[in-house]
Amino acid sequence: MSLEHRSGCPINLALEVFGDKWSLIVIRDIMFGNRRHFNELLAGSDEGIASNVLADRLQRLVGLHMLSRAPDPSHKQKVVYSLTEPAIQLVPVLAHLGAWGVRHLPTSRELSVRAELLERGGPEFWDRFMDELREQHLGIPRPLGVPSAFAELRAAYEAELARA
Amino acid sequence: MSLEHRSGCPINLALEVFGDKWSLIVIRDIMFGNRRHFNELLAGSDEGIASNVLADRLQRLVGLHMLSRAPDPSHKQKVVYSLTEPAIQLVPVLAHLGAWGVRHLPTSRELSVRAELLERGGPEFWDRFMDELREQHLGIPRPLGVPSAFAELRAAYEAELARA
DNA sequence: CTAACCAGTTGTAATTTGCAATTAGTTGGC
DNA sequence: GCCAACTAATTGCAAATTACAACTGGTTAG
Repeated sequence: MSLEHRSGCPINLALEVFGDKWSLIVIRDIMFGNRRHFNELLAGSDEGIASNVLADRLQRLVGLHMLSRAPDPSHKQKVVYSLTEPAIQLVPVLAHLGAWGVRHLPTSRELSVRAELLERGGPEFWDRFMDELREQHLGIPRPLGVPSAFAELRAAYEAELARA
Repeated sequence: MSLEHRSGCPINLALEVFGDKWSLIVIRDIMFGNRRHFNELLAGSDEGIASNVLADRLQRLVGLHMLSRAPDPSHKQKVVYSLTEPAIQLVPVLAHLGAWGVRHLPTSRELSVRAELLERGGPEFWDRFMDELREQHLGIPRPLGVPSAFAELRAAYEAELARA
């Protein structure tokens, strides 16, 4: 994909991966929305991504080893996209980015709830969530008896929806 | 700048501000490189930003209230760009993003040192650095007797340069 | 059988971005 | 007071990205 880099700066290299309007949106929807199929990502996107842009970003992120792609055993035509370990480790970055957005940009109330919960939860909550992603996406079993961070995020969002 | 947003999601809105290849590079150079003038940002950029792109991003970031622009009293032609409080609060985001980049991308050793120091320092170090940015960019005096985080970052970088 | 679904692809137009050269005004050295 | 270098941009053109709509070859549920 990119054999020549603009510089070896960590922030620059991260921007070479995610420095566009759509890549992180795709990661976000897979990570927090558990959207694993092309159509889920296409139709479920609040931002209305175009099918060719989605196809391009999926292919690109697979090439950069941020996502992996596998046929769906239960449906010969479907393809399942999974987060790789590097992508899972974006959780703290996205948590901080979301928290910053809530503080400084005109976010909608119902979509802010999860970002706020993610921020309040702090590193312990992020670790719990990342273990859950490793289970869902990498097939690595997570510790028994630990409550689901994903369920808490979902519950907070549903509760906020019901309040309105 | 953008009266219509794709969605009210915090991450999406943050991407509408920084979702391109250059905006965060500019912020990074002002924040960590203390580059305050157009030419410093243009010539000092490792990544080689073009002058029209730099001009566009500066204007855009000023419009979005991430930067402020003021004439330089000591030189009638110069303009000084400063971080605003929202931009200063990106420090934890950039710290996490840099740490992620060091871990998962082919960063160069000398440019990684600062990111590693920034990560190891944790929230207390970030707060110290942000207070220093508030002094430099907003004119808010910082607590007396607190050592300079900026100097520590600079020293770590110089030391690594000397080692090679 | 057939209609809906699946992950894309193709074509085209509009928009955005990048690069090189240039600009009008300012400054410092002599 | 002259001139070369500096300053923050701007202009013209090429290239890349994005949006929108239609379409594809195969799959599946009823």
